Amino acid sequence: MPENPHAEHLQELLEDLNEPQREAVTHGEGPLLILAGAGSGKTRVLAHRIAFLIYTDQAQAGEILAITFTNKAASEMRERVERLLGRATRGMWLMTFHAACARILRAEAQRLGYTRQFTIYDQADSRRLTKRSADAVGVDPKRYTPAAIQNQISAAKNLLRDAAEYRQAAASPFEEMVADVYDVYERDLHRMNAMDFDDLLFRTVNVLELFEDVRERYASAFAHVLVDEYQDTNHAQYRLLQLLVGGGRQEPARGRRTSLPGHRNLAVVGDDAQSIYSFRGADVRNILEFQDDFPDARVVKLEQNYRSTETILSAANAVIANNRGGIAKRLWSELGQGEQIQLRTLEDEHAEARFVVGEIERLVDEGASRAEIAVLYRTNAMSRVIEDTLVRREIAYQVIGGTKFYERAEVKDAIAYLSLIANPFDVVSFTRVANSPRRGIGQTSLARIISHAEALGESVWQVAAEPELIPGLGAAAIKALRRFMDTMQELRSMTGVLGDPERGEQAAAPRAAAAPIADLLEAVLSHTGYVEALEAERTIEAQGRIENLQQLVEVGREFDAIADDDEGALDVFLQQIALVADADTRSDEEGLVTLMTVHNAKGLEYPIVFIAGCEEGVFPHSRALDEGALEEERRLFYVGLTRAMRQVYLSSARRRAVFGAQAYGMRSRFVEEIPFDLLEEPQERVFRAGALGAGLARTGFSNGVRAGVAAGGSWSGGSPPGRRGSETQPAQSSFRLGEDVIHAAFGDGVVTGVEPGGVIVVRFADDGSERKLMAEYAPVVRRA
DNA sequence: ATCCTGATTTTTTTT
DNA sequence: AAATCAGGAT
Repeated sequence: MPENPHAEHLQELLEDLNEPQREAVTHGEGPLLILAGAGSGKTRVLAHRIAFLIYTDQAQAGEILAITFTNKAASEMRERVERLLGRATRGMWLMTFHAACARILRAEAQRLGYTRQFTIYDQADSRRLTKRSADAVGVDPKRYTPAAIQNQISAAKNLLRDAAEYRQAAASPFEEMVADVYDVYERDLHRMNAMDFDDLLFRTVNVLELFEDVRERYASAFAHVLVDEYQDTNHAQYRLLQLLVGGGRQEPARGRRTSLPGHRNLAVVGDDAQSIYSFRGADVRNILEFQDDFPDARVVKLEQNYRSTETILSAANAVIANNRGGIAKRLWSELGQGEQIQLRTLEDEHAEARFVVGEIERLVDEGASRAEIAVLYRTNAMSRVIEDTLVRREIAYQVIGGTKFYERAEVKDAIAYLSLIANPFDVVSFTRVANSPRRGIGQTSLARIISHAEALGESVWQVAAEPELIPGLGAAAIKALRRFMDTMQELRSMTGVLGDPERGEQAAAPRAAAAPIADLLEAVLSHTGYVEALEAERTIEAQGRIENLQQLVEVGREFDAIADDDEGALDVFLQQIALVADADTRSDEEGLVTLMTVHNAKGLEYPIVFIAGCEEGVFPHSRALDEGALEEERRLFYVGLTRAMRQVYLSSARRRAVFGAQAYGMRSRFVEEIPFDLLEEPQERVFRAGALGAGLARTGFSNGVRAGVAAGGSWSGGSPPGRRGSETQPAQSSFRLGEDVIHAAFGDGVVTGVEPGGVIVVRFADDGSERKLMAEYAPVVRRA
């Protein structure tokens, strides 16, 4: 393209890319599948491709929709693109699926009977509403937890099944019950002018499917669509993309052709080996079947890894090889062998934490920066012990995930005030806020207000503003409510909204100058007496809460500074912060050690990575020991390993407190799947039967030594009676769920079931088969 | 309406 | 071990 005015830039853009990367970046129109192994530079490829499309005039900034997994990834991508282009990327839709949907819905949701001010309920809000709906339907909360019901509803929404369709497919009493709750839940959500996270996707799909003009508008607006982490998209997201770019698979089940016309300029990047969100509805098939959806797709594989040493990659490759299926790739690197992977088994989680922290101190002494170190774990609860130890040794750290800033009670309260001001139908926020701080509006009064609002079909706000009309409300409650609502009206007037807070009327109502968000927040916190009540507590905890609220005001101030206009600023602010994940608050500048779950680490890289809790029952998690879930756990472990650039530490504890009780777990099978010579473990704790495996440096859990134990035949010694329930039997006779065992013929396996009559179910690692065994007679022993 | 207490549950993973 | 919840006493 010599006549291209950007020729110079173009050449520079393509200069330092490898061949497949360049192929992906310069691909023209039509579908493109980039299979990008860990650390193969996929973010770079995406950023370069965006820049390429613009330099070659294949798209204007405003015609690009680029989807990332987190807001953080989106802003990093934006930065990179801006650096490549040398100018701002205004108008480019570079955000998460949820953020893009919220933006589309703000413009289009009126067609579905919502206002622009619709509230986004996070998972906790949604759970509360699920519980309310379940109560209303008369579900026995002892039998079914709201969480289980919520999961069902969420899964249904991810599959784009509404309540009616769900009911039709219901095949069990449980599902019938969920269908009832789903009905009520949906009705209430809509009444409250609110959406949950899943709705953002679902309702966007609805709008695009129901209104062809809307679909055409967005489909042609986004000339090129790019999606990162495509392996973690769910069906709703799949359908959304299909609606925007056309193409897609046939769904004969629905009896109609669902493949759509469109420009099909869709570039997706992903790695099936890193698919770790199936619990959230993600469907790996989306990436595996991309070529079925688009038979003419260009496929590019990125297999050169620029991140990790060969040792780390060999370990990761070996682990993932235990999964069946998947797209064959073999990561390689030119970074040399590097250090061996360090392996440690400690007494308990405290000893493990001391080891991790002690090693961090040593590394820092040797010149490493704290920011180069990440400690990963399977569940958020595991951060606590490590944090305690870090605090004691005065090492600066940050925790990503866990209790998030926006999930703290005081922050949610403050936001709920704003939500109610923006959306007078928001019952969940009203409930949250009406008696916080205490002002004498209790549960009973609250229930009366809400049911009256439901009976009249009016907003809670409207009904609460006229307390004397609410049947059954006592004089004290009327007075308290009037006081409360006077304050709220006053605050509401600060948003510049005049006229009645009625649905529909709002948008058309004349606006006075709206106060900045930060000012509004400060007014909320002082006029409602919220901060005052906290101050009165005079505790350190309350002081911390006040500080959190001040931080929230700062967030508001930052928003005010960059908000384009104040038209609907409050709505935008609320809908934006509803979608902020904790992963987005990660800081990479300061000298902080980073602690987070492996899930949260996806897409990140650190020179030094610790993976703590490498134990059966922890990682893989005990609730994920069946076949499909186990493979996902393995992929998760793979993700953990491949975060590391030059050094990996794997640690496990023999004993760990879980729910207050001590649990014993064997070392994770994933560790065992790493080839022997890539690992290093100090020799002080050589297995007792070490004589059998002379020269085997590792402890008794290595492949070699394990075989030695089996050959030694330690189960022969008086196999104890395996009858369950017999009090007199020796403790080691009954097998427990999740325990690792060794069978003389089938090798090692894990107990996946304990049945009456001394029968245990064991899944064997060798062939993945599951067998029922008589614990008493079968040649099985617990792996020591 | 609010506070207290004992029972029960929680820990996968998150936009 | 910690947090949440239901039920009952105040």
